[in-house]
Amino acid sequence: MVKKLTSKNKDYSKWYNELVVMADLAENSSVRGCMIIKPYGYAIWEKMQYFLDKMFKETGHQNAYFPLFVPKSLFEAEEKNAEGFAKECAIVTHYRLENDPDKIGKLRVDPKAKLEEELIVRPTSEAVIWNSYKNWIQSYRDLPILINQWANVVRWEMRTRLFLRTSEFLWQEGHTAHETREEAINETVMINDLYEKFAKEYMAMPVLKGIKSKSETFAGAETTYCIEALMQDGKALQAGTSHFLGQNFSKAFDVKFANKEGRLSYVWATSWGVSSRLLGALIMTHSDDNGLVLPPMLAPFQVVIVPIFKNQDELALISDLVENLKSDFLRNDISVKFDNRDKIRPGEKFALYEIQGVPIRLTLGPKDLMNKTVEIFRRDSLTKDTIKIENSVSKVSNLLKEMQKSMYNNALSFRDNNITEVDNFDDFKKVLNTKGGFISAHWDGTEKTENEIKKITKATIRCIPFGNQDEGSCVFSGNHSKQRVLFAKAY
RNA sequence: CGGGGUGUAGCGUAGCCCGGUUAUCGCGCCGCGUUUGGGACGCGGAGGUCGCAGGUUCGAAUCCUGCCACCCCGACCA
Repeated sequence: MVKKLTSKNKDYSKWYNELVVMADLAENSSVRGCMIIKPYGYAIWEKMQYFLDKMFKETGHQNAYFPLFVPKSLFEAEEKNAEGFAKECAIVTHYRLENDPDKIGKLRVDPKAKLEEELIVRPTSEAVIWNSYKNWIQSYRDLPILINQWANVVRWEMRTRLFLRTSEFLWQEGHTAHETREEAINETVMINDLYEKFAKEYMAMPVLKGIKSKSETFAGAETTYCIEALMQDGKALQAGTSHFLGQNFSKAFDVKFANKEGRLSYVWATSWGVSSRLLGALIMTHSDDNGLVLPPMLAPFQVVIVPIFKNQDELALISDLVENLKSDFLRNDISVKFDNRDKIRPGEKFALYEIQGVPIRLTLGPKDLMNKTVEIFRRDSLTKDTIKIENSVSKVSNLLKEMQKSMYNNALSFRDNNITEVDNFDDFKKVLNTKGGFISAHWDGTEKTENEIKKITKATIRCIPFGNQDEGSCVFSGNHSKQRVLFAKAY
């Protein structure tokens, strides 16, 4: 189990597992709270991007790109509606450097190069995008606008954590504009469902779906829909959000359209996003003490073939066989890596690919050449088997599907075993401190109670699930409660 | 920004309290050889502004002052 995502943990007992897992994925950069995503880690992100992007397009969205810099004045327009949002930003105040006359070889900011108006490095793109939409929308015929952007954003967080809360992160942000309230709400819900599907089918990660309490709702939104995942250490992680923005942004940016009756009306908006935090979620959902465990759908390569040989002649024989095998796999859409390096011994290769979480390893040596067999190893269960080479493609193909399913089912049963129903505050505290996980409890619906509970226990309402209609009395105040909500300590 | 902690080779560390040869050890790295079905072994080798700047001293990794960076816990958050 990977508990903490940090490449510089000094606690020696945890060091090995953590560093080893991080080693191929990412490291802290020298820029405050930023992360360097290494090729293998980025390959996983690219897979996520590919599948998400496909899903967005299948639901009628298009990609576009907007600028990194947001003039402060645009930001102020938004701020009226989104009070308190994203005040911790990086700000560009100057546009030139010069040689420092006092210190040879050093540079300093040219004081003459001060910008008239500061530029904010986007913490999110609502301001720039809505400023454009204003010019793009005149009539109901221009609607809906369904745009997604793949981008980086910067938030000057006080505390950062690799993958989960870096100063700069990669994400996609969707920004849509609609004719009616109903249509915008449908979009918000549809995207939240899409995120759930992505988490389940690609990441093999079960999530809870619901809406946020008022205090956890995005500052400019009427309603925030969310998916919440549970990590192996019992802490919750917000994995994605989809916001119904009402007319807040269209009013702030004065985006009106002529409707069918010829009257002017403000457009209805949504925004939604998931980020490179999903990489962290993936790691912390599935990894074990041997390293990463990747679901086949997202593994940069699904199969690695390790040859065992004593000399070049043996390697040549094996290579011939493997080349045929490889093209069979590729024809069946199975990605393969053949590691024929002779500088590293097989045992070390086994360990390395386990760290990288490659779903299936095939081992081919002299014994197998004689018997026409191959050893097959699956990463999630760490089990080995020997199969006939002629059956390997169909075996691997089936096994990949089975692993994807079983990884999800394992994560699901872990998650479900860590949702505890609680009916009094003593149990609430006890469960939180011993077992962790989600606590399903009644809540009176007030912000006051939510804050008190947070203060005492550090647990927050992660989501208000759909379809819980059992009434009861609040676990904290004893007042009437419409339904159970889910509390947890969160990242 | 508040509270606590840590900075010694690419990584992880010993030494610091009580100043004294050429700064310790492991991993990794380079070379040669033997190995190769679960992280190999032997021999040889390279690698250091002891976070930075001042100070005390015959002498500072070690003591003093200031600064910086990072980590953990809060506040903030995808």
